[in-house]
Amino acid sequence: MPGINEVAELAGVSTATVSRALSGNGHVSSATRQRVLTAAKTLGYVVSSNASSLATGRTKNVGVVIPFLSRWFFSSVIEGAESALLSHGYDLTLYNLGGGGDERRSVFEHFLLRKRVDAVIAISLELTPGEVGRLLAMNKPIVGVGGPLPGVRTLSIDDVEVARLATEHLLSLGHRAIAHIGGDPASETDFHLPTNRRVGYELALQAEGISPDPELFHVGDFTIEGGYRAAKQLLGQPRKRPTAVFAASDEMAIGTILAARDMGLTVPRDVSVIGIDDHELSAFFGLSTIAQFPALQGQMAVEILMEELHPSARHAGAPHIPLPYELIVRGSTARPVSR
Amino acid sequence: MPGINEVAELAGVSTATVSRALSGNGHVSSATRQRVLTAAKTLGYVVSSNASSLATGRTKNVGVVIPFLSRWFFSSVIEGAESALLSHGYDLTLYNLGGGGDERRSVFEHFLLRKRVDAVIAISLELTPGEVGRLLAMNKPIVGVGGPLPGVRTLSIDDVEVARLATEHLLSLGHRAIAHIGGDPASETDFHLPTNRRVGYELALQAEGISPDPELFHVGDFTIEGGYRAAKQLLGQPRKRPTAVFAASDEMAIGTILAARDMGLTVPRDVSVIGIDDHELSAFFGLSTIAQFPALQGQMAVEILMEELHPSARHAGAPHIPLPYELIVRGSTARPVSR
DNA sequence: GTGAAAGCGCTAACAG
DNA sequence: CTGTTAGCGCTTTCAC
Repeated sequence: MPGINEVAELAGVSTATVSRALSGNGHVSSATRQRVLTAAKTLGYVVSSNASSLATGRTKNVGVVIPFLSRWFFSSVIEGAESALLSHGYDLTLYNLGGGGDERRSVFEHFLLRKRVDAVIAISLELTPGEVGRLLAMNKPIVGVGGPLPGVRTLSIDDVEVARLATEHLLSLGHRAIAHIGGDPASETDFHLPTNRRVGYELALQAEGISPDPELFHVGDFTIEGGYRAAKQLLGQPRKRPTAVFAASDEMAIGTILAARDMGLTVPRDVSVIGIDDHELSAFFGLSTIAQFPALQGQMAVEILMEELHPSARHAGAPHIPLPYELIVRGSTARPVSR
Repeated sequence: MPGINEVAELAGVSTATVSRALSGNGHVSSATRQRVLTAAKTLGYVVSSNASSLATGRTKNVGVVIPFLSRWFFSSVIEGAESALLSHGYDLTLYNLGGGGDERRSVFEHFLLRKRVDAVIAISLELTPGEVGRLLAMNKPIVGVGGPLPGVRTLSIDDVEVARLATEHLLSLGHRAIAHIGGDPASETDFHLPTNRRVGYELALQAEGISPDPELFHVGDFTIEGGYRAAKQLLGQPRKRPTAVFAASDEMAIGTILAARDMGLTVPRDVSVIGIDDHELSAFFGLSTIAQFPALQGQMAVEILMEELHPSARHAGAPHIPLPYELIVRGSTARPVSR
């Protein structure tokens, strides 16, 4: 493997010039730059990122910490972040906390501090002040996706508003008995997402003078199966079967559609269903939903990081950036049929 | 941030001793080791991986290259690899080739060669001899998952056998008109996986004296939707509606179940369905399948890499290791009802 | 068992 | 515009 010396020798210049020519820092006459470039190419020279990092203090690598990986939403965020980073010449080092246990501690106290990453993107993770503090103390910018984090620039959708919008869609169609399948607030790690979505749902109902009925709420676990089970309960109630269901995620909404079918109910005739996410399966199931764009979220997180890493002019940047969302109406929602 | 000097000073030893004490290389009296350890702890010292890598030539980081991320199978493999790597003290740097275009070239010619990774795991990627050669020339071990790769230790299930087993299951139940939903051989990148599975299917049929009927084969694209569409075609044939469908992936099999339902057919009474993967949704749909264990695959890839990285004794290691699979019979397969 | 010192490969002043 | 020269922070012979 050729080093910078070989290139310098071949090009007939000093290593400093090679470094300048290749990195673009400092002036080099285009003639010599050309020579350096061809020399590097013929030798197949590639800089050693370690040596470079050691000398500059920058690694061109960012750590992404995430609670799960094998879930559409998360892997999509990563996908967006990864390609954005790649295009900026950065690497992405992945830390999946799924395993639970000591993993989280070891990642934060060890892996992330080894000067291997320039910055950290935390996805749907409520970092502790200690975790944030340590990272910031080492001068590593953090950007959070999924909720507000004190002292950290974050990106998130307004869960209350999103839920309200979904509920309003149902309301505007004429539904009054609207059930909600949400997450278990007891086990919420993700910035009270389940609670916020439930609040949005209730606000929308109240604005129409409807008081939320606790019997019209069931807990799912953000999976198709969880949604299926909750929907069975909801749709099986003899007295007050809802005419519509708002699920806090598309996966639960799909479970609801499947449950309805299994009970012989037709969607949307007998029951309307709406979710949140615009999951890859949602179009297939004709599910109305509020799209949030996970890949875009990953990409935006990277852009913000780049701003922090390369502060350009007076670019303060808001501490918290709201993420776009959009109501997508497909076939699973319609006016209720009067029975 | 404390450096090794501070620790040395606090412990009253030389930096060399600190290095030895912390890394476990070389002898240090347990008394001084103890002092070093506490000094390091009180200072909150963490080695700089760059400096360490530069000095040793090892990075404790492996690159994982993958064609997609937001697909259950792939993210599960990564999950398995990630946690195995973490437990060995290694980082995982992710390269997702999904974007297509120049990404692949830039990853192989640039990112992977910067001395940032010690080794590479290639998942479902048919590396070119050039790609393999460059990596090996830099002394970076590679392990491939998903198919054989000349000159590389690989891990993969025997697709022919897996498909044969699935088909035999159907056959043994008494089915004769067995359709197959496979991948498009024209666009196959993944080691002829679609072809191999089709071959296994045909071999099983032929062993029973049944000659494969091209009209009983349809192409899906490994998604639920693709399976759904293909199944509709298959199950809609007026003259020879199959009594069973073997789909080359669980996602397509699930699409088949949904298509059957939409056509008013009952699974398994009217049609039996089997897939391959044991996807996270398969249990929910009661799908019979051949499980392959993606997380385990990721984990095994890591173990092999560790062997290559830390050659212990006379451990040659087979060039190609078959992966385990297992028939899981659920409710989607049964004897055909004579009509 | 421990210390001194020479790098690992590159970058960033500082001169010129 | 380009060369010289210190390091960046750690590991690892080689002595003691």
